[in-house]
Amino acid sequence: MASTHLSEILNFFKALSDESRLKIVGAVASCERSVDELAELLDLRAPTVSHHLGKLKEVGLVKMRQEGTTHLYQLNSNGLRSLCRQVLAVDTMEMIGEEVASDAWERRVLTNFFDGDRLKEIPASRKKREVILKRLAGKFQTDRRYSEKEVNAILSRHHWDTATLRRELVGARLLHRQSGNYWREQN
Amino acid sequence: MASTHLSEILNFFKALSDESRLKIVGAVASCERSVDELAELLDLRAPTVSHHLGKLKEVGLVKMRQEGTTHLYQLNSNGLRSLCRQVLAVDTMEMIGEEVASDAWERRVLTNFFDGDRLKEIPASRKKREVILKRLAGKFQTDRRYSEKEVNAILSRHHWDTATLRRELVGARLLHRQSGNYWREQN
DNA sequence: TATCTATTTAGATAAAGGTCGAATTAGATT
DNA sequence: AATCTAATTCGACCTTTATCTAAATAGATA
Repeated sequence: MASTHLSEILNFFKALSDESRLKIVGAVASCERSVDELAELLDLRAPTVSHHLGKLKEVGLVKMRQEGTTHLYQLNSNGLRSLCRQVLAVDTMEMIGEEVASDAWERRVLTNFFDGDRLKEIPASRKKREVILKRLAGKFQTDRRYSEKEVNAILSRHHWDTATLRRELVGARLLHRQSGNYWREQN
Repeated sequence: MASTHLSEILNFFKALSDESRLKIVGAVASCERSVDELAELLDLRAPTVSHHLGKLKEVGLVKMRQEGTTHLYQLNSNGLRSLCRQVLAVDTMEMIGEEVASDAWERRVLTNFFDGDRLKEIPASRKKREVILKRLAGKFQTDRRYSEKEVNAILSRHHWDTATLRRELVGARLLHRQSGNYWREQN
């Protein structure tokens, strides 16, 4: 879902879509400023400014330099430039469009092959099969290991052919197996 | 407050800072789409999509073409390009920074010369005087006319020398006078 | 060590804004 | 005219998030 291009661009826009944050970016564009200075400049309390600076730092729009107890913030021009360039790129929006279309397609596959939690049949097409396998993999937690019996128990809730599903899940590297134990790695 | 550069740029970022809207922009980047298509593509209801398209149209990011009862939306590449270029411009952020600094300065002037609603003295400096005159002008509504007596009544709440203030307000074109009546134009 | 100042973290509150269902409008079709 | 479909408007709900105060942390100074 939260595809690479989309979420990266989105975070960039979210970071700059608040009046206070945009003002902060403007204020640190030409010279470095302390949190206190910024609070005075924007007529806000220090915790608020700190909060915003945290978000801006997260997306790499500002950089910080510490001097004693005061933190000097400054615009990261390179970050802004590279992010803007990426957005400006003609392809970027089209790529997002493709991601959206692909998400919609996967959703359609899921509704076609699932009836509630029940898998109507295992798709023959590899691409479609991968989609439903990904969904099934989501039924497993990432922080524990499962015995084969447990794996079968979970899969049987969705389809009778647990053996095939189990084999396919491992083949697609959505589930991993070692010495009779299965586990799912996050993402 | 809501200065030109800042609010324009801010609206642009606000428009693109929502996942659904960013997806919509991506979806209409390569071909035109109807509201229904977009709703299906994004797994949202039509009213929601319509709402988002309205916002995108407002900032000039998409254009619409009607065919029968269906509205075909498409990315306005020129709008995106020009907005991006503006953001990318080196000066833009620095300009916003100047606006912020100027706002802060005005705020300081106001707190220095006002004690609550009471004007301590009329500043000698033209720039500072303009700041407090702008504040005083805000005490008048834009949708009605005032007699000189009424103007004095309002001004006297803030300073004894209503005659000077009245004259200065007209001189600064913050209040207008014609045949004994005064009024304020919006903005 | 104790205190002071700058910043951050945590928790609470309130405003902003995304989403939906229901109702309305507008164009097309029978 | 009556109906049907696509889109928008409206009102309500609910999540997100910007802001604040109070408390905690960290570095500097006496």
